[in-house]
Amino acid sequence: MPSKPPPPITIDAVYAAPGYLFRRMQQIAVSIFMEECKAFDLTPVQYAALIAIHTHPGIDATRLSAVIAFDRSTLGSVIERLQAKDYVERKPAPEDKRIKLLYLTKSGAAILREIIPAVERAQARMLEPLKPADRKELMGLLVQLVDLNNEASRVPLRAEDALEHLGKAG
Amino acid sequence: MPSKPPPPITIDAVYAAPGYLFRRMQQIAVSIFMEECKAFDLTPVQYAALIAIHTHPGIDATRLSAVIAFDRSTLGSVIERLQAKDYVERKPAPEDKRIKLLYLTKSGAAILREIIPAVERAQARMLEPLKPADRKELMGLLVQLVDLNNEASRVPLRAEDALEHLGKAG
DNA sequence: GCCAGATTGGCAGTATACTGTCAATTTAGA
DNA sequence: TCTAAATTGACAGTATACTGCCAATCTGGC
Repeated sequence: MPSKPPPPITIDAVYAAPGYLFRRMQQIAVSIFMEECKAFDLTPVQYAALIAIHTHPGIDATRLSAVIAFDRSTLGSVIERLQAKDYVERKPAPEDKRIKLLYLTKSGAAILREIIPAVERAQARMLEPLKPADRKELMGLLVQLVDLNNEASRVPLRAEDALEHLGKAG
Repeated sequence: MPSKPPPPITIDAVYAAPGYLFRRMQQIAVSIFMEECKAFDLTPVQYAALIAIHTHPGIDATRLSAVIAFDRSTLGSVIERLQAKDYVERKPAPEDKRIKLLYLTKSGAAILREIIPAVERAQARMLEPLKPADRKELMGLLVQLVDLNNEASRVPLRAEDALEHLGKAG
């Protein structure tokens, strides 16, 4: 029995590789997001952080990173920029001097309300080229794959971590 | 007829958004790639660049950026790092003083041969959690979507640009 | 109560990504 | 031919991402 030949070393193999396609699609997604939201000067990451803080007021940076599955180091500078734009406040926690609690400012809550239609348009545009049934199929598979690969990522999603900061009050 | 209610402002909407899922999946893909290839000290982008230069020896940086759909500015530093590792050579083009032609060095060609099995393992691992039929389905839809969204990305893929540098000789 | 270990946030360093701008050079059109 | 426009590579500036490291702080076991 002949042994399997080695895979050819050509760029065409890259074009069909999952990793390459995920990278391309992510770049396309960011590009569409920025185009639809250019009036708001918010990046996709900043948007996700605002939404998460809105959903979990008083969360701290470490838990926030678990809730949106973003690297903690990266998140530090993201929060800094949101603070500089006056969308987010950081308050020291009375019971733990290490922790700083995150809250939306009035501006932060306002821009969130205003940007949502643009974000919805962006999300729709990303899938627009596919037939509706294919969109559902793709999203279903992607949700599965991301979930099943959760532990493989450096910062696994831990949505339930958000509840911990509520402590005895929650 | 009642008007459609505004979408809720919660993190759960983000979890189901295409843009968020593409970002997560890309991060997972990079994480898996780096894990499988940690013995080689090559990033996914550097790997793609090496493959492309191997496929198109003597390509210049601008055409290379079109062939792998990476930003030209980013690619400059990528090539610099590959040059520092002695995987890539830059030679001035005799007929156009602006252009520098890219070639793999012996080391570059060697590491490419060696890393391929690890890359194959990484690509397989990304899809492993899905059933084989679902992997095919997902890849098929993703190839379609990336292709149909090509113009929406800031750096559209122009695989055929690679042929231009051959000029009269090609 | 004390101390080892964990947690938190911050920092430095590297590597994509993208937006602009710029000078050198080439090309194309008047 | 002469010049306006295009091309190429380089650079500066911003924003993710990740790896490590660190000091301050808290917690749990003794």
